Amino acid sequence: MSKVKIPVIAVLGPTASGKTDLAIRLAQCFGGEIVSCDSMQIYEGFDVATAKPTPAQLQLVPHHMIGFLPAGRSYSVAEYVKTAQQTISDIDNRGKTVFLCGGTGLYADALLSGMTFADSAAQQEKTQEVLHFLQENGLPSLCERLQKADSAALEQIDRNNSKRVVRAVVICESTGCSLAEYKARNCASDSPYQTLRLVLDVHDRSFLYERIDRRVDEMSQNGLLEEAKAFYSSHIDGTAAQIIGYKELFPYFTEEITYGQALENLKRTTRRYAKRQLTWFKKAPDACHIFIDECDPFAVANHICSDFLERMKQYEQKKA
RNA sequence: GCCUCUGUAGCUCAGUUGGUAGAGCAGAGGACUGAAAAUCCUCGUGUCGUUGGUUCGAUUCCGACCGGAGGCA
Repeated sequence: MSKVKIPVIAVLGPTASGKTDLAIRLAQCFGGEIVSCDSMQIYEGFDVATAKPTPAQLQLVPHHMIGFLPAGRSYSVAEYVKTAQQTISDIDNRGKTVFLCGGTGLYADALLSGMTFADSAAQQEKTQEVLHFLQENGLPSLCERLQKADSAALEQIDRNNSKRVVRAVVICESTGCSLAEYKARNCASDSPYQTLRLVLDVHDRSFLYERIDRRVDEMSQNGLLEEAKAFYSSHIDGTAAQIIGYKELFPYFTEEITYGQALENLKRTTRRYAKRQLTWFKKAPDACHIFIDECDPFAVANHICSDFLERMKQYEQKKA
């Protein structure tokens, strides 16, 4: 059978919008498997704070890329895309429908748009060196260094954003090409998949915020505190140290604030995160926005998915 | 009851030697190509408690009144 592009249905959206439930129900309906697209659920443990699917939910539908990485390891988009691509091919080979589910916009876009990332140990080494340089000399000096390597790059990026400046220097100096060239080269002209993006959205922001507040309270009842304590004493750093849910409780452990205040802070941090996600998904190309405060998300999504998969089938038959 | 302090942005407070005001936090909007639950950028009109008086002009000075805090009885 001559294979056209693999169809991928992505369930995206901000935290606490109901992605997990929706993806599971859709996957059950359409004989699918779920690939997680979440930069924190990839880790072992942290089950409560990262709102992983429960063991019961995991039994309903096969899930991939959840809880497979040791807690202390750092991770990156490049690694994610590589593994996810492989996982998607496997699912497709088994004749199942691929569902992507998660809220990490960068991961989703990189994967679905077909961004390519060269394997490069040299870049990793360079990154260490540049980070060290930054620590020793400060951001302005690093900007000067970028100015020499690629003056146009300094104009393009936010020079107050140290992460961006570091990356730009690494790219320019290790690949020898400009930032603009590098980006153009990594950007695929065409997506490797037939994608359907379902973005869970809200018209009334407070609807989402109330769900966030409720979820934080639920987390608190389901063992967030114990998880946070364990995390606090483990001194884990790397990507996982960024998880929202633990660091907000640290001031409570050191008796600077009450538990109630810590929970309020956690809710606020989560709301801000949700806002950033909403901003990201606003620009998602060809996305179907499903407003969870104004409809039954499953009913709407189910309809859209049926149409999509039907079209894919016809398209394949025509090709064959 | 008397005395002192205090009332300015959603909150905490600056400030104007009289020319209608600004920080932090909260909030809002945005960016995002190898840390992304990260990181970064932009955004401040509010009866300056109410009401009289002095003044060309009062949020600023004076009086009264109404809140709040403290002290003396």
